[in-house]
Amino acid sequence: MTDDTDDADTRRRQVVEAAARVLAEDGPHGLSLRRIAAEAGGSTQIVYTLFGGKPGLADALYGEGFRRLSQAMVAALAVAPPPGDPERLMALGRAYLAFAETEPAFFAVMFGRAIAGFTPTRDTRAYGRECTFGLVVREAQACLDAGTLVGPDAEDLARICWATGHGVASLDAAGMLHAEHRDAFVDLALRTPLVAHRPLG
Amino acid sequence: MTDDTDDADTRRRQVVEAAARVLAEDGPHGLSLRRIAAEAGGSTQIVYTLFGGKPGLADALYGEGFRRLSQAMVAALAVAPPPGDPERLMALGRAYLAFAETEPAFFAVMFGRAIAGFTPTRDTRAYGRECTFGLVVREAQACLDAGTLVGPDAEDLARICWATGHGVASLDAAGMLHAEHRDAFVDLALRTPLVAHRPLG
DNA sequence: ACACGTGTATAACAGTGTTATGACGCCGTT
DNA sequence: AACGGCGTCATAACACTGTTATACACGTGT
Repeated sequence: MTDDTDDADTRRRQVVEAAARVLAEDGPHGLSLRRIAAEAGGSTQIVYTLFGGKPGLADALYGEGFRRLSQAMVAALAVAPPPGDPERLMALGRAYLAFAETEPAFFAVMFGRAIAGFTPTRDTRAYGRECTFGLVVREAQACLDAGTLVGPDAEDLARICWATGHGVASLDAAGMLHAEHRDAFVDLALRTPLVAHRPLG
Repeated sequence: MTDDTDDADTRRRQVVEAAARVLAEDGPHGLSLRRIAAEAGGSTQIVYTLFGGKPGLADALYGEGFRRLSQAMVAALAVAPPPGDPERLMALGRAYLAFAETEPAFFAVMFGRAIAGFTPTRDTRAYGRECTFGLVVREAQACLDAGTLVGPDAEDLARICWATGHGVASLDAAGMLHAEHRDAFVDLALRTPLVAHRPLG
């Protein structure tokens, strides 16, 4: 049998998952190469051979975060009303906020410069935008096509929805929100762009 | 004459300003105690005697960031239409975005976990929320009183406006926005909560 | 069988935050 | 005026970080 568990890509994935575990346990501050190496069962050198250094691993971790976020958003769409219903945009927003709350360390790495001296690669950023923001654009376009929303083009509408959800998530992660009825406020906030662009009558 | 330049508070301010210079020059990653000490003309020990360690200095820097942001927002209000005009909320949002763009390092410290292992104090967070979010609440209340906006209470309305502006600023800082006409989109986004809560007719 | 190349582990390096140590000055007391 | 005590400062050391150089083991092609 072709046992490809020694493949370079496979080992990369293993190290990324080990790093993700460390990240979830100890936060971005505890994400040291020695800790990761211990978790992955090797030496710190492995990070250099597989990723070229810590920034390379951070970039992979950054991409992994977007992969998981995208996965959560797709899962939310699977149990949402059919395309064209603005409730699908609400579902995406709620999934986004849930991810930010359950994976604060990933969220900080992706949007908060949590790993010292790391800036994501242009390509990885483009990938992250594609696999998350792309979902929002698609749903916004469907709503515009169905006439359930009116206004600017799908890209701008999606950007507004994204910014609204991201703003709530980011402020919440920063401990700045303090709304008495959090869930009710989240609904109110996420619905704001939809209210602003609802069809007349 | 009473030369109080040797006051502890004065020295604290000097060190904070030195740290702010280092932060602006080298970013959060370059913010080391030895670098700060050199900039302030002393030893690393000064940070421990004045702030109890790096987290203490980071907390002071965090507060300083909100002080500067609040100052920029107040300055924007000074040249805005009189209270009750929703354009004042637009002015606050634009000042917020301008701050995020001109002081990305401060913005990252305030909202992005950019200093490793630092979490702001409860009190400092409350201060930051007060001197920035408080301004938004006041203007939102004025608009509700004047009838130029209708909808939820001032706090929720202000939270929505804040989240929208912060979301745009944060996504932009993360290199995620990529709107072709940035200024036009910023206007469109900031206006969304106002459109959603405009009076009928 | 032998050279080569690749990946790994070890150890060393510069840098970080932190802490202990010792020296200095300043203030109040006697 | 001299003393003791307190606080502040600079220096040096500690454990830790990312990174790099070195040496070793393994697999492969000839």
